[in-house]
Amino acid sequence: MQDSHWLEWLFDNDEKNMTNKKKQIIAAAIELFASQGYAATSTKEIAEKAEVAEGTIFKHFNSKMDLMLFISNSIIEKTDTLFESDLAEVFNQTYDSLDAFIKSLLLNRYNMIISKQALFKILLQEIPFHMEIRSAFIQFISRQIPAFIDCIVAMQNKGLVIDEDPDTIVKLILTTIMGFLLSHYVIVPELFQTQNLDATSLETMAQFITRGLTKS
Amino acid sequence: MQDSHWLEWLFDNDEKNMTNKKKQIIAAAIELFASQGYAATSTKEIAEKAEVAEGTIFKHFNSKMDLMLFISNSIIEKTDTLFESDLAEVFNQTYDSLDAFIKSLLLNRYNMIISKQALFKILLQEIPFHMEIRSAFIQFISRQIPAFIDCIVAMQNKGLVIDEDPDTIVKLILTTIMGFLLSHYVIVPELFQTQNLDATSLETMAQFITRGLTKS
Amino acid sequence: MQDSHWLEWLFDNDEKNMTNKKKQIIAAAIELFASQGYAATSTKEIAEKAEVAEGTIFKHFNSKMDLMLFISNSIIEKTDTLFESDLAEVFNQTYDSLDAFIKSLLLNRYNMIISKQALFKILLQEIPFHMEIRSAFIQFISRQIPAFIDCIVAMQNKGLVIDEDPDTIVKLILTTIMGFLLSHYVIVPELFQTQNLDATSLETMAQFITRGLTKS
Amino acid sequence: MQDSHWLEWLFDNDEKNMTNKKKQIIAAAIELFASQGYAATSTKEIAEKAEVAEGTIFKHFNSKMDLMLFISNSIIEKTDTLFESDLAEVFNQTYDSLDAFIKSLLLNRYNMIISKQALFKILLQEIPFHMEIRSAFIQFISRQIPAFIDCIVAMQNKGLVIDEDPDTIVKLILTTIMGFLLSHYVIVPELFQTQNLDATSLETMAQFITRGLTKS
DNA sequence: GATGAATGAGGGTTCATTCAT
DNA sequence: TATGAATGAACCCTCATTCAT
Repeated sequence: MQDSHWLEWLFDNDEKNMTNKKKQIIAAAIELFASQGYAATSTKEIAEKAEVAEGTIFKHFNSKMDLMLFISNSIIEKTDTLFESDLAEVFNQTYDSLDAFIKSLLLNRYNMIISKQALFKILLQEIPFHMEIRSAFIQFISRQIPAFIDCIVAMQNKGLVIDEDPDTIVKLILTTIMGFLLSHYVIVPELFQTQNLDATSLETMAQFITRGLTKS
Repeated sequence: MQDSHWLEWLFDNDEKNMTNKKKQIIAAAIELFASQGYAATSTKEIAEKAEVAEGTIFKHFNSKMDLMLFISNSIIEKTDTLFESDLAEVFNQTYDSLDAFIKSLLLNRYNMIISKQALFKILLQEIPFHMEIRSAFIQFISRQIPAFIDCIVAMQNKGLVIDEDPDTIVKLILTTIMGFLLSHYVIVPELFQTQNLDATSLETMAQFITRGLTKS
Repeated sequence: MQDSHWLEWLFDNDEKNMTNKKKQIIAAAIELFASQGYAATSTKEIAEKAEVAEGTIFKHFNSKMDLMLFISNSIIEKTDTLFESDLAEVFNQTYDSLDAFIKSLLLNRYNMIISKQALFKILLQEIPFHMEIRSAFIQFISRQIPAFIDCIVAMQNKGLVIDEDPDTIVKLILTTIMGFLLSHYVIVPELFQTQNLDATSLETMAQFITRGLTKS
Repeated sequence: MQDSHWLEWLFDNDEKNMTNKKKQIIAAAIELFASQGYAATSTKEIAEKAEVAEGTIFKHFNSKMDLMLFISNSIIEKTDTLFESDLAEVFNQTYDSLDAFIKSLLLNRYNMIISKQALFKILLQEIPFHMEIRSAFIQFISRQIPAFIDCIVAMQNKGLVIDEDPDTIVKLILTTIMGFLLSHYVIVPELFQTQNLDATSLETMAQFITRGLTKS
């Protein structure tokens, strides 16, 4: 296992004093969980990919599931932090157009998302099967929604957004973006040439959402 | 396992002379694959739920994977047939408004989809892990797209739809609908009170898509 | 594993329709548990000695501990039945001498006990470690004691036995016999040439107990 | 692990310069071996209970078995010393009654035995499984028997004891006492209210043995 | 067609032990 | 001396699959 760019992103500061072996295990697990799924990945495989003895995994994580939860919680926590700090500024700006809002929302995190594909693939793949992950994810979503709603309401007051229930609007935005990501990165990446997914493609999607929420 | 309404829907006419035991196996497998995933479901569990001996499963299907493929292919084939016959009429109508088009697309199949949740849950959950299922799914999508595109082009000619690349527009529609379904039924059903998901909710979504694709 | 004379003794009538493999497993487990102890015996060893696949053990017994409990409960149950039927007649006789009583008690079961050494070795070895076995054993003892006490009281009334608390007397007899058996068969068989343990040796022990309980 | 009264008793003088950690390990091992048995106790458990790193155990003892042998040999050696010095005086007295002899034998060591329960529990539990411990134990017994026999013969000459083979008599005494101890402290402590086991109870047992060996 | 006893490879996890620090 | 990260064999148990009945 060579350098995994996720690790540096996923664990910063205090956690960086993790053992090398522990890092190798996490990196190997992420790769394997992403490509085969949690249930179809054996701890032996993880150990081999991590170039580590099988027992070592269990010195660092009490169980295979613990390893999975450590990874998924790390992803959620990190994303949470990013959203809170970085998107705060997006929300706090009072946008003059919905277009600008959606674009900053999408483009801001675009590179982050596609470079951490494996991470989100794991999350979205395993959420349906593990209640613990699912509830952590739901909490994360629930935590972000209020600021989101405030922003929508502000734009509704300016007449920039349709007079729909703000909660419905937020969910409309989120499910649309999730559908976009899931289709491209999890379900059928072959159907969309991912490499072409450049600014143009995102631009189109932003305009689609914008129009969908603008009073005609 | 008592009567599973899927079976009658999934297998009609010629295949209806399936053994009772075989039906029981399929019904049990569908329930278990949907709730736990393929990899986390054992043949022993399937046999128990189906009230059948373990060996019986392998008299009807050569392997556990064969059973999975039989189920997923059946789902795809049936959906294919439905789309081809039933949606043909939708496409062939020359719509006077995009709104009408989207609504007939969504509402037409709405009840079918939510009553067969388990079936689509399996499909979407397992697609990332099994190339065979994934390519069958991609072929299915590819087969339906041309008629879809024709329809979009027709409406573009009438000035009812924005002048985007028709292929892009189709994918925009599909990913949006998929995001909606995945969020509600697969990823985080707890976040959306599924019971409320009535005509109103779908209406909102249809209008959102419609606006998103209409020239302003 | 060839003929194990225990099995025929341990399981009669209705249970004799046990699978051959199941019998082989039990026989192998008895031999190994007796010689190495439960904790130091692996299921792999049992499978090898029983000439059976390891998985077969778990088709017949849910766990290694289940196998142990099945064996220990069988031993206790069988011994229980024997005591109840066969010793009933001993107790019901109104003995004219304590000597005759003790002798019939000891000699009656002598051959049974030494030919089933392995069985009792297991029981006594594992009792300290497993509460479930211990409480089954205690129940067994408790069930037999009343008849025992009646017998002692009857002899006390005839002036054949010292006027000690009958319960104390019974325990004195039992612990003495247990000490005899444990020393010879479990703890240090090397110290006592077991083969010499013939009628003479038992006769001596019977007289020892008899004198110990007779009014002088 | 705080002060364990065994250690001071088990190791005196020269060995008292043992490391604290070593003492902690021994104390923890004794407790765990006594309650769970050698085979069912892991070095990890010992390390945790001793509040010591796993590696430390192996700095002091080459293997888990070495630790067990160190403990069991210490018990045997210490008991040996005690018997030799302290019981010598018992044997050397020429008793005028068997009663006095048995009582001094039993009561002399009574408190020692019950306060070191755990120690003897380990010994007796593990003897059946480890030849090395068993032969050390047999040597210990063999070493003490001659003085014992002398004493019995002396009393036989005075007509205080029955004219049985002295070796048989000694074994009768030993197995009876062992049966008493094993029943009360190892096999089924629940059956005997151990707390009641006061002077009265021992007195009864002493009289039982005395009568059993006295000419009537 | 249906059974369920039997298989043995492989599952996750614990084990006693080593060794660089 | 003491540590605890690391090991890999062995642990108990489950797996998908076979086959005689």
